[in-house]
Amino acid sequence: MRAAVRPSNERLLTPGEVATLFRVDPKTVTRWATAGRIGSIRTPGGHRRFRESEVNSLLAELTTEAT
Amino acid sequence: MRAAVRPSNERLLTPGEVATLFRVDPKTVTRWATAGRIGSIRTPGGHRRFRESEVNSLLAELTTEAT
DNA sequence: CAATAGTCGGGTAATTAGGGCG
DNA sequence: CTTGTCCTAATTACCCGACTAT
Repeated sequence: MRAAVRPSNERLLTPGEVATLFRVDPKTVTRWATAGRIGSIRTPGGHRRFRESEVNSLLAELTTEAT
Repeated sequence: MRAAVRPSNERLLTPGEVATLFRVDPKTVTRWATAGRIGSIRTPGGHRRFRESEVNSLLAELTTEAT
């Protein structure tokens, strides 16, 4: 196996995409990252990207079904 | 373009929007969520979002027509 | 390299959460 | 028992100009 690097199979989402999932403003997603409520990966240019798996688990954990 | 986030395309509504649909105060909508009468999705900040489909179903279910 | 869309900042209104009372 | 209203604190939304990503 020559691909002993990190599994890039991880899809990254932009702040706008995460904002759509939570029905919030992209700016709000940025604040979550700043507050440490969600992990973020920054590009060399300073833009943020988020792990889809982390976003989905967070979304699932905060979801409550009607009884 | 990097769309194709998740065809889950679940439209979410804010407490204020749901309150407008039911002609009640947002506070009342919050109580419905707390009482488990309606499912809710909370943001990491603690605010709630509601599924439009679930709200519409609830509206239709509680609607009675004249015969 | 040029062009468009998205994001980054900072700052200020508007909305929401939570408890308690009528 | 359910809803509406008052209060404070917290979170979120929209404004701008400038930079990054594709």
